[in-house]
Formats: sequence, C-alpha cells, structure tokens
Amino acid sequence: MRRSEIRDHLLDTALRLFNERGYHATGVDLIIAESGVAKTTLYRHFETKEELILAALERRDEEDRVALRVFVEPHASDPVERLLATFDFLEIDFNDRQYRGCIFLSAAGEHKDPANPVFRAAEMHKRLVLAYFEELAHAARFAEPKQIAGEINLLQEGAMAVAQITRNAEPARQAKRMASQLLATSARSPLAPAA
Amino acid sequence: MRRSEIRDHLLDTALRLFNERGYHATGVDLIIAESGVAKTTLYRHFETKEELILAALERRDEEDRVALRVFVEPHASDPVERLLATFDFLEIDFNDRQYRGCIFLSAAGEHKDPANPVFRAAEMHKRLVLAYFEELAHAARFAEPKQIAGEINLLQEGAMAVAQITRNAEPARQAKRMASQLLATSARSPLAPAA
DNA sequence: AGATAAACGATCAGATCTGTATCGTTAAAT
DNA sequence: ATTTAACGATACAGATCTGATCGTTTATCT
Repeated sequence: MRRSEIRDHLLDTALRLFNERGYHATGVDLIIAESGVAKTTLYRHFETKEELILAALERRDEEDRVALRVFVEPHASDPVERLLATFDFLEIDFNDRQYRGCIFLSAAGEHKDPANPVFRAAEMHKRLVLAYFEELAHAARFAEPKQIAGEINLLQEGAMAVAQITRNAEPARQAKRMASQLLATSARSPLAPAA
Repeated sequence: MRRSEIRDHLLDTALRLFNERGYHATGVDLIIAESGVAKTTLYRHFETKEELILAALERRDEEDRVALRVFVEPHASDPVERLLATFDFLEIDFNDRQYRGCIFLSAAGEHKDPANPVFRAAEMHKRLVLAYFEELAHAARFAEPKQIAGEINLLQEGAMAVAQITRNAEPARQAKRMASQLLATSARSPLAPAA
C-alpha cells in the first residue's frame, strides 16, 4: 500500500467505526486493529485522534456533497424536481442496514462546545448542504429561495433523525411528500419560465 | 439532604452534564464533583453509570411529556391549535442558551446498537411523544391521524436537529409555519364538527 | 439516647484511553 | 545497489475511566 492508500484506508475504517459505534466509543486501538495498521503508522498520518476525526469528516463532507450532485443532476433537469430528488438520495442511505444517523449531527452531539473543531466541521457541512439547497431553490425561481432551502433542509434533518431511531427508509418518503406539498403552495417569481 | 433528594440532585446534575458535554465525555468523577456527593453515594443509588443514564433519561422523558401536555392543553382547546402549540413549547427549549440538541437523540447517537438499553430508552421516548401527536391528530379528526402525527414528529425532529447546530430558535418557528401549511391542506374527517 | 443506615473522603484495583518510544524489517527512490 | 523513508510489532508512559473497599462521621428513626 502506498502512503496515500494507507491514509485513505485509515479514514475509511475510522468512518465506518465512528458510524457504527460513535466517536468516543471508538478507540484508536480498535481503528488500527480493524485497519491492520501499526499505531505508529496512524500517528504518522494524523497527529492526534481529533485530527483523524476532522480529516474523516472533511473527506465525508466532500464525498457526500459530490455524490448528492452526481445523483441529483442527471436525475432531473427541473430545479423543483431536483429539490425533491434529494430525498431519494437520502433514502439510499436509509436503506443501508448500517444506517445509524447523520455522522455530522452525531459528531456535533459528541462535541457540543461550539468552539470545538469537530463541532465546527459538522456545522460547516450543514452550511454547505444548505447552500446547495439554496442554489436549487434559486434556480427554481422561488420567491424566497432561502426560506425554501431552509424548509427542505429542516425536512431532511427531520428524516435523518427519525430514521436514526426507527431504522427504516419511510421517513425519506414521508419527508419527500411533505416537501412536495409545501413546494406546490409556495410562491414563485413571476419571471418563472413556463414548464 | 434526604435520600430521595440526593437521588434527584444526582439526576439533575447528570442530566445537565450529559446535555452540556455528552454521555461518554461526562465521567462519574465529574458528576460527583459537581453534585458534591461521594462516589460511594452515587454507587449506592445507581449500580452502574449506565443505570444512572437510564434513570436520568426516564425521569426526563416523564418530565418532558408532562410539561408538554401542561403547556399545550391550557394554551388551546382546538386540537389543531394544540398540534401547532407543540412548536411553541419547542421554542422555549431553543431559547435556552444551553440548548444542545435533543438529549434522547444524542443518547441514541452515542449508544448506536439498537439492543443497547440506552438506545431503547431513547426509542421509547420518541415513541411516546409520537403517540401524543397521534392523540391530538385523532382528536382533530384528520383522515389519517398516524400520518399527520408522523409529519408533526418529523418537523419537530428536524427543528431540534437544525437548532442543535445553528443554536437559535428560528427552526421552531419555521417548523411551525410548515406544520400550519401542511395541516391546512390535509384531509379531515367528514364528521368534523363545525368550528 | 441508642441503634441503624447512609453519608463522606480517600484510596485502590483493573481496565482502557491517547500518545510515545524502540527496534527490526520492508519497500520505494535515486 | 545504496540510501532513505515508512512500515509493523511491541512495550511503555501517563492520564482517566468505572467500580470496590476501606474506616469515619453524620443523619434519621424509634
């Protein structure tokens, strides 16, 4: 394994364990055991456990947002349909039997101090996802794109929280129906092009 | 302090610390230091830390659901208004500068195994809150009270998750507006009494 | 007031945690 | 081919965690 491969492998393993067991409950010893790497190696790649967590969250943040765009954009060209498609993307995650809730919300839940770098990484991810919804809501020519984006965001967060407990995919479909209903009655700009 | 007072005091302190710092990050030593009680005393009242967590969650579960009813029922007599009033109740929590997200969701997030007693306690709380929404939705004579209750629940979960990150009360108001909009377009039973 | 029980404070055991150090070996780069 | 850097394995340091075990002291209750 090349250097960069080891780093990626460590991040993969760490992300899986953080998702399955949480951050505090996942010790460095377990991460190295599961990734088959020496402790020295882990600490050569990451100075502290917190840096490993941050690197893992940053990678997942990037991956998730790219994957969302890659899923949504070929799926529909109409921006409203794209907003609704984000719930289908969510449903894919929920159908994984290993779904254990949003890893960013969990990260914030285990590092509650708003000044904590882990909390701020989670915060940043949420901000960027919201920005994507705003982009779509703007393209859909809603009269108040920020508010629409906030609504979509709130529905997604709700779906993730409910699915974390109920452990099934229904919340994604329910949230999508709600979004559909809300978007249908929301004001559009008079400049909206005819469908 | 009488015996029951000590127990209550321990639960108060533990709940505060779990909320401020999380479950794993809150050690037994910190709990006894902050409550000014000897370690022997804590372990006389609770066999293990997990039992302390469970007792704390059970007490909060009971308190929260009673407080919700006590807030909602004098607030409005119309069941639809009562459903909407649950968001005002939520807003009170969010306005606390110490709001750090739903302690039950955080508990589930730190104890992700569905067989874990802490996870199950969180699950139970969520189930009971949902049951209350169903009770209100049924009283409001919605055609599909379970679905309505699920929607209200999803909005509340979304508001809590968003507020955990943004740390302000706006998500409660936003969720309330969304609920209002959704309820207004939801089917009611033809037996619904005239207002 | 005397008996009973629970409180305190301190210590200790044993496990586990993060992070460091050592050392021999392997693999990549020049 | 030789140098260099990173790897693996193990042990260790120091802190912290849960939980148990001491006397000793303070309440509570009859």
